[in-house]
Amino acid sequence: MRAAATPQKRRKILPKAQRRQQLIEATIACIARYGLASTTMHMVTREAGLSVGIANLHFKTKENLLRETLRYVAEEYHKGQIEIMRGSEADNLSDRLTALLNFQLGRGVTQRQKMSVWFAYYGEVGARPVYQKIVSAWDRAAARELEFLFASVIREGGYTDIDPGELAIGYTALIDGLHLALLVTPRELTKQSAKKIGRDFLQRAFPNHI
Amino acid sequence: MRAAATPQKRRKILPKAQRRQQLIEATIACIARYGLASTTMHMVTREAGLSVGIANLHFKTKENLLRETLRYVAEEYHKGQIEIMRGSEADNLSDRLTALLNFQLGRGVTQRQKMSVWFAYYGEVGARPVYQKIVSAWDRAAARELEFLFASVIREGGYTDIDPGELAIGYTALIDGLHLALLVTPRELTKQSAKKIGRDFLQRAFPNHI
DNA sequence: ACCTAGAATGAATGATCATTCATTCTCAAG
DNA sequence: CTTGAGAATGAATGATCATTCATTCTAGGT
Repeated sequence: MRAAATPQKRRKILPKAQRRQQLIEATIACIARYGLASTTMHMVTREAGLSVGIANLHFKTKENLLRETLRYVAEEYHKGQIEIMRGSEADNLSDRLTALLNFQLGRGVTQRQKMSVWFAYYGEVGARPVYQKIVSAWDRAAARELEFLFASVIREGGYTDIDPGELAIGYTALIDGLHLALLVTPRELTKQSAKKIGRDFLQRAFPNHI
Repeated sequence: MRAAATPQKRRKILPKAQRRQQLIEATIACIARYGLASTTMHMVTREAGLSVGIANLHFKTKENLLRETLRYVAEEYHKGQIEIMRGSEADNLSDRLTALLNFQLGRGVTQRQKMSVWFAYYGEVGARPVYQKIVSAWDRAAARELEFLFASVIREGGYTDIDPGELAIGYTALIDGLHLALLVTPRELTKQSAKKIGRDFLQRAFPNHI
């Protein structure tokens, strides 16, 4: 006799790419909720509404799934940043700086879920060279782009005594630190304040632009 | 018959406090080397040169050991900071700012081992409220002290338009972000550069003091 | 309507790990 | 020297987890 009222979920077949995406998103949700350390394959596949075996089918190992998830998150964040920094020929430099700040401290990026995942991986970077490689590759690309943007601003504003490379590292560090503060001590810092602090940093460096 | 040449390590009995300390230090070493996720009790006790059961004897559970380790690391860092910020009556504010920077980006704190541990715990904060509580308690204390120091500097220098609280959060974020950069992309940033970036931040805020 | 490549399932397997506790050992007090 | 309180040990236990694979099911092609 069949179990009484269970609606008997029908098995659905989808293209590989779609299932992979689905599993990566489930992984993000689990890491945010349970932490990287205690996220299990069962949790991930249950979150995705699929069976355990599916993970092996699409990612071979857990290590692989975690690596691909990091790759996805890193790409999403850094591509968004880079796109804004390049901007369109039309918009001026001040607007680009403001847009960048709004993106980096805006709704999308500062979701608790996203920040949890970021720092979960950062925490393992010391022990897993692979993670370090993935993150630092994207970091380098974004750093170059930011340095270029700052150099343009410096040229336009005639600022002296500013090294665009150093300022870019400082600004990036500030943003990362603000993300950390929003994650760890959300009661002490609102997103509004965080934005103001970021803006003040830029203003002290580029007083004519902000 | 006894195993041939094993030098038969003699069992040593020590006071509780000393063993606890020894285990906490072993935990730090393991987290830095293998990551928080894959650190096991066997690794920790082997690192300490003791038997497995010892961990249970002194900390009851693994969760307890991890919590106490975080407490130890957080206390060490923040107490050091606070001590410098308070300083002695004698030394002036500029020196205090410089000393703080040198501590925060100096040899002791920026060891790969220490930074790994910090971020390993930050990564789990989203999932473990206990960690958040421990860290944010210390963070609040340090933030208050830094705000007070900055307020003194602002008064002494007659700076206008600076909110000491906001600047303190910004400076702390910058330092945390620099630690992260030193951990994740050490090839892109030397400790020297990091110090210069920190100094530049303070200089733009307090031009008469730095 | 029928077939079949291969997508999806999930019970079973074996490995790893935290925790327990009966036993052994140490050393300070008498 | 003797002794016992309690520190330290590590084999054993049971729980958890990643991974496997024989089987079932789906859907596009004929």
